[in-house]
Amino acid sequence: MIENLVIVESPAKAKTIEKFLGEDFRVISSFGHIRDLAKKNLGIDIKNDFSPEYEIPKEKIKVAGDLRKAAAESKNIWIASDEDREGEAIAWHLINVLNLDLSTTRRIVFHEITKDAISNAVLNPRQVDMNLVNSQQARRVLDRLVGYEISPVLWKKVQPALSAGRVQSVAVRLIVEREREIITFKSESSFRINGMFKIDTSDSENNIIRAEASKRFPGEKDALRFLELCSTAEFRITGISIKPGTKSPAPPFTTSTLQQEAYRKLGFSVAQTMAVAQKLYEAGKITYMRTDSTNLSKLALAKSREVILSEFGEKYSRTRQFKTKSKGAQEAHEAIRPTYPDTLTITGNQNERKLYELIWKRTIASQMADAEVERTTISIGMNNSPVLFQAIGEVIKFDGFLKVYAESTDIENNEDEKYIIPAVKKDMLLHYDSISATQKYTSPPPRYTEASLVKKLEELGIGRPSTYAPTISTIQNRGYVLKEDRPGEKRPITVISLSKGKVSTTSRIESTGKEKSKLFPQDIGMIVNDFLIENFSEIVDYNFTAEVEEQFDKIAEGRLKWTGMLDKFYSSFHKMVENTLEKKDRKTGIRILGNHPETGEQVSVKMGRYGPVAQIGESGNGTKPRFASLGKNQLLETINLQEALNLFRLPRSVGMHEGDEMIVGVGKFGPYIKYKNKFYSLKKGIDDPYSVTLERAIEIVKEKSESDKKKVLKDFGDIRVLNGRFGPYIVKEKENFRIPKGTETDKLTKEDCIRIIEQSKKTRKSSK
DNA sequence: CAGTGAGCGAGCTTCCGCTTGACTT
Repeated sequence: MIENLVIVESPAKAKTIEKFLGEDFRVISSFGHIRDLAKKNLGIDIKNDFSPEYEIPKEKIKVAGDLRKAAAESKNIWIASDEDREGEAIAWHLINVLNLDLSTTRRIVFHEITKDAISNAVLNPRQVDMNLVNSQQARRVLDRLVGYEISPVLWKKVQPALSAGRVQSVAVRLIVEREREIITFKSESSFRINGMFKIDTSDSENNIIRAEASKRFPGEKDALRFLELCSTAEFRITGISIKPGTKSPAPPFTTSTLQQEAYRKLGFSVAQTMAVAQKLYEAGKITYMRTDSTNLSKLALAKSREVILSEFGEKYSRTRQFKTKSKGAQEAHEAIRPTYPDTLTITGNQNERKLYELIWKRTIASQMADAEVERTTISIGMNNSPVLFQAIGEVIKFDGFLKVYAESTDIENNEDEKYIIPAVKKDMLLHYDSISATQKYTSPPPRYTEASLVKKLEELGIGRPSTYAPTISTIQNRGYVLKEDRPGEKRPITVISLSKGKVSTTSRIESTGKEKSKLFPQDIGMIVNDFLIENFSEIVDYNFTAEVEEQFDKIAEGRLKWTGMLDKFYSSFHKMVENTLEKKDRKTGIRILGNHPETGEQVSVKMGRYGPVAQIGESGNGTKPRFASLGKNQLLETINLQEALNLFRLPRSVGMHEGDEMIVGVGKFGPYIKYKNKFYSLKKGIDDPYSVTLERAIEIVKEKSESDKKKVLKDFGDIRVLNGRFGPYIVKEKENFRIPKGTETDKLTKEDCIRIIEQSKKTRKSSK
């Protein structure tokens, strides 16, 4: 018989706590929720007051069994799931699933994993809070109703296997709307004036002031006229302002800010960040990584202070507690921090070390003094124009937390250079060294990255720390959005320079629109989004979650009945579902682009069975329309008649080579040449399938055949040794086999290969 | 590996939030 059994949500937490509690305590974990709505059906008896049908999912049957067994062997049971809506529901489900006796079962909570906090919790047990449980049930049932009633509407009216939900559909909406802002954005240019001014000083190292005119000039002529004015102007310092300022450290990490900074500083995807953090957590290196709180425990504050005192000294220390600002935060955990702040570096793989270092720096910096800066602004006036030049310099007087950590921003090309301005006096005369007017284009709003999308969702109070990464996976898995890089385009810009009294104009090339790991909406995402906005506007409204959260809070406070809340929501929601099923046609995103210039047939684009297609002609009256798939990066929404007609030029013959025809087309894997029934890919970014010539096609085929020859190291007929991406390997009947390390590949015989194949077949079987 | 766009219909798809392995490559 075990005296005391404590049940927590996470096994890593169970392990830690067991160490704190004496021998009378056994600590085990429920691995999160152990029961959920029935997976197959709706799982809700709507007519019977939304009575939920709960079941233990297949993968939780073993856990539930283990828990039951442990409970039966224990005298007292302490349920220590997290202190939030979900945690309270877990406690309630545990009591039901394990058939616990309420007289010997106690609900306890603690916010930090320290001996004090846990002992304190054990001294203050309470009952399960049914109001809080009911607010979770309302949340769960509402999400099921939304997801399981709207998704089938999409299957009928748009395409099978699609999905909609309170969180994912808003995430897609954000991305689609941002793309449309980019599509309609009209870039404008103006001329930015930068001047380099010399001062007379004995210091030849630091005698240049870099300044920008406070005004931009709309056109080239205006800029030219201004530079001509500059060539004869007298420049004089008209103002000097020196202002002290301070900078404060950012709060310690939550899930969302960790994901953002790991992306910006380390280039991690959201899922990668969570996987690495999970490893660190399981190894006991950091606290829990799914949290919305910026709170640090007293112990962490004290330890961080000790570290700062010994590493940097007293004046760098400033203990702070941050208020969590995000909407709907439940604060069941601490901020993400090092378990032991005095551990500066850890062992582990490179990513683990990098992420740990980031967390350590952010935590320590949050407990450090403000940085003190001095911002100097110098104004330079002209005697023949009211335009002022301004130089802004910044000097760090005391680095404070910046010694350890500076937060990154999403703005990519921050051109505001801050530097030390030489000492100057008011009314001092200056002469220009050079002045230039550079054409600058305005940029469209940026596309979302995974991390910036998480940031936006958090601001809107949509989704939870445990779901940010899965939500981003879902919208990519459904094909609504695609994460990819785009090369960008070149464009000419005009630069006018004034030097030694002469004005000259040159043209330069700048690249624009280059994208790295950005989220691009796909046609199906845009169609589904528009369909949802037309028919379920309330659900995809950015405020929907915030509004229902308010009601969940009321339920938690006992001021609203959860089934009543659901009834009110469902009666209007279900009407939307029925109305859409009854009255709305299929949505294909069809656009009629015009008529074929020769035949006059209608040309249109739409979402077809296998993806977006262009179509010439209409079906019916005996004619069969022709179809062609849209190319990559073409959208139904933006493709024009000419581009659509172009799609029908492929596949095309480029000519004959040694008696066989060469055909160029675009397939599943991009543009290709088909020759003698074999396929050769066109070079990305070099060859264009519409314009590639016979000569070039022959060249590509030759190149590929030659590199294929190099690929074959040994040829024993049915067994071959090939050189692949990861080095040499053996191929037999389309099966690949690894060559053991240390083998000299050039000495391999057919017998060696047979032995390797048999050996690896054995190990494959034994591992199964 | 390099397509498809006839039509019918059975059977399937799907949510959000808690938590980790168990899978395959």
